[in-house]
Amino acid sequence: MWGVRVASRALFLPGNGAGSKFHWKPCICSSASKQIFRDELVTLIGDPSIHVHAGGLGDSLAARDMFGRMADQHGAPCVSTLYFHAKRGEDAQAFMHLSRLRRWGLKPNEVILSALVGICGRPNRIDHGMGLHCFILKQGFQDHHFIASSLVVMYSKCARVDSARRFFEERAVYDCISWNSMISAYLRNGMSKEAIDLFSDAVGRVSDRLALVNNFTLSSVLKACALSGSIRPGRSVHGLVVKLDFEWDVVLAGSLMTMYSKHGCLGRARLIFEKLGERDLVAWNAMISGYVQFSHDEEAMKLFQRMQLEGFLPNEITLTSVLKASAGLEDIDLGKCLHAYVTKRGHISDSFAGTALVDMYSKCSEIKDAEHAFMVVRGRSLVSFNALISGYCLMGDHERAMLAYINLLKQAMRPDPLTLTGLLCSCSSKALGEGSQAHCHAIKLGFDSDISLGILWSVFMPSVASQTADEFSTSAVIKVLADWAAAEQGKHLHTLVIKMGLESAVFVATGLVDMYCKCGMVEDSFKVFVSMSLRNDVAWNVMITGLGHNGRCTKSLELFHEMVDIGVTPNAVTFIGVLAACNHAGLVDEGRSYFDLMGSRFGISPSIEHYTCMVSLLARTGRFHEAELLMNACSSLPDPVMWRSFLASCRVRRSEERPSRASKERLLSAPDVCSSSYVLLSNLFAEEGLWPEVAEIRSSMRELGMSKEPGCSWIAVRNETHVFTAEQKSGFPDHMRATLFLVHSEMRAGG
DNA sequence: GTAGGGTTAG
Repeated sequence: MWGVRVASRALFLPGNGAGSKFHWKPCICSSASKQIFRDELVTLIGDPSIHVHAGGLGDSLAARDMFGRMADQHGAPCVSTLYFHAKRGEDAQAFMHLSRLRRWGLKPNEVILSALVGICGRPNRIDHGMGLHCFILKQGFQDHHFIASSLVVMYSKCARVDSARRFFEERAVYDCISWNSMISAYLRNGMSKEAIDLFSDAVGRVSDRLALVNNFTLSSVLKACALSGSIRPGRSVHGLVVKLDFEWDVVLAGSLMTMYSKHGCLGRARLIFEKLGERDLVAWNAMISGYVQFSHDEEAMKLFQRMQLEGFLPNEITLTSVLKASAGLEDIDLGKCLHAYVTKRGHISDSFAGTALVDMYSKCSEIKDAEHAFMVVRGRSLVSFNALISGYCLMGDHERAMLAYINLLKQAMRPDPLTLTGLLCSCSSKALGEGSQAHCHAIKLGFDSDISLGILWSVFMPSVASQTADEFSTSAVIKVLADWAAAEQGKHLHTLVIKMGLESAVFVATGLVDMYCKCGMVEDSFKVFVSMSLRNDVAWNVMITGLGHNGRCTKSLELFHEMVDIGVTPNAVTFIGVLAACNHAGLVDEGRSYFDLMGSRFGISPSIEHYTCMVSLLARTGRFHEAELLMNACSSLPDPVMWRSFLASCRVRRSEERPSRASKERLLSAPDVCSSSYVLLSNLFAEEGLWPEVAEIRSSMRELGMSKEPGCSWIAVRNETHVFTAEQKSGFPDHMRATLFLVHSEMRAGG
C-alpha cells in the first residue's frame, strides 16, 4: 500500500507543503514518535525536505479519510470511508458503501452508526433511517448516548416528532444530551409548548438538576420561551440560569436577550447585553434584531454603528436586520448603502439578506431594484416570492404579482396565506393609489371587473377548499370586493366566512362592515358590527365612516358618542369619519365643535384631511371667509385636494358670495395639480362669465396635454357591473331607469 | 451526538 510502512497509531496524508511533491503529514502521533516517522519517510521517499509535525484531531480525521481512500483503491472496504461519506453528507455513496461492508461481513460501530443516522435527517431518507433504527435495536446499541441522540434528531428532522418521543421514552435511562435533543426536536417542529412541558416535567421530578440540565438545555428552553405567548416561563428559566451559575455563558446571554426582546422587553434585553463581559457577533445581532422587530429602527442603526466601532464585522444576519430597519425608515439612501455593503461582503445571493433587499426596495417604491435583488437571490424561498408579490401589491401591479405567483407554482412551491394576501391585495383598487383612475378607466372600457374578480376567486377558492385560507387572506378578498362594490360576491363571501368559522376574527368582521357600507347595504353592515364580540378602534372607525358615507349622519355621530362613552379612545381616523358625517349633513356648528374637541380633549392635531373636511363644510354652508382663513392657517404648502374641495363646495353652494380670485389661483400653484383642478377652475370662471380666463385655462390644459377624465361610479349586481358617469342621461337598463326616475322625483319632492 | 442571532402581510 503506497510502499509506506505504517507504524501503529500513525497515518499519513499528502499535505500541500510548498516545493515538495511529497509533503506528508503524519497524524495522531506523539512528539516522541515524530522523529521516527520523519526518518522513515525520508528514507522511503528520498526527500530530506519533508516536514513532519504532530497533528491535532482534525488532522487525524483527515488522515483516516485518506487511509480509507487508499484502502478502497486496493479493493478492501474500510469502515472509516463510511464515516467520512456520512460526515460529508454523501448519503448515496455512504449507503452503497454500507452494503459493500455487509457483504464483507463487516459491521459499523456505534460512532459510524450515529454518523449514518445523522445523514437520514431528511424526509426522503426516513426509510434508511428506520432500517438503521432496526439494526441498532438488533445490535443492542439503543442506549449508546451518541446513537440515542442522533436517532431523536433524525426523527425530528423528518417531522416525525412522535417517533422521536416514542424512542426517547422507550430507553432505559435518561441522559442529558438525548433529553436536550428531544427538547430541540419539539422546537424544530414548532412545538414550543411541548418543549417547555417536557422540560418542566422532568425538572420537577429529578432531584439532581445539574445531572440533567446543562447550558444547552437552558438555551433550547429559552428559545421555546421566546415563542411562548407568555413571558412567565422565560422569567423562571432566567431564574434557573442564575441559580445554576450559567450567567457567564455568552450563548445563554444571547438566548435570554432574544427571549426578552421577543416579548417586547427590550430594556431587559439591553441590560443583559450591556452587562455582558465579552460580547460576540451573535449577541450584537440579537440586540439589533430585537430593536428592529419592534420598529426601533433608529436605535438599531445606532447599535449597528457602535458594533463596527468596537471592531465587529457585520455578517449577513446583521445586514438582514439593518436592511429591515432601513425599509422601516423608508430610507432609500441608507438602503442603497447597505445594498453596496451586502454586495461587497459577498452576501448578495443570501436568501435572507436578498429578500430583505427586495422588501426594502419595494417599500421605497423602487420596484425595478426590488426585482433585480430578487433575481440575484440564490435558492429563492417562498418568503422571497412573498416579498416580491407584496411589493407588486404596494404598486398595485396585479399583472406582475400574478406572473410571480405563476412562477412560484412552477417551482413546485406551495403558496401560504401570506402569498394569497399579497396577491389578493394587488387586485384592490386602493392599492393603486393615484392610479385608481386606471381602475375606473378599466371599468369604463368594460373589461375587467369580471376578469379580475374571476382571478380573485380562482386564487381564493382553492385555498378555502384546502383550508389554508386564514383571516388575513380572507380579509384581503373582502377588501377587494369592498373596493369593487361587488355586493353579490360580497354576500357570497360572507356565507363562506361563516362556513370557515372566521366571522369572529376582527379583521374579517371589520372588512365585512366596510364592504357592506361601500355596497350601500348599511343595514347589513350594522348587523355585522353589532354581532362583533370584540371591536377595536378600527371597527368603530369603519362603522362611523360608513354610516356617514351612506347619509346616516345622526346615527354616525351617535355611534361616535357611544364609542367614547364605553371607553374606546377615538383617533385621527375617527374624526375624519365624524367630520365627513357633519359635512355630509351640513352640520357646520357641530363640525366646528368636533374639530375643536379633537385637539382639546383627545390631543389629536388635525391633519390635512381634517382641514379638508372642515373647509369643505364651511364652504358648502356659505362660510367662505372662515374656510379661507382655515385653509391659510393649516399649512404652508397648498394642498390640491383641499383647494379643489373648497372650490367644488363653492360651486355647490351657488351663492352670491364667491371665492376670492387669489384662492382660485392658488389652486394651480399647488404641486401635482391634475386635470380636475383645471376643469373645476374653468367651470368656476365660466359661471362668473369670465370667458378670457376660461379660454386661458383651456389652452394651458392643451399645452400640458391634459384631458378631462370623467368621473364614474359603478355597482355590481348579479355578476354584472353597471357604470355611471356624472350627468349620464342614457344607457341604463330599463329597471334601473325606472328606479332612477323614482329616486329623482323623490329628491325633487324633498327639495 | 445536544445551544443563542435573520427575510414576507395585517
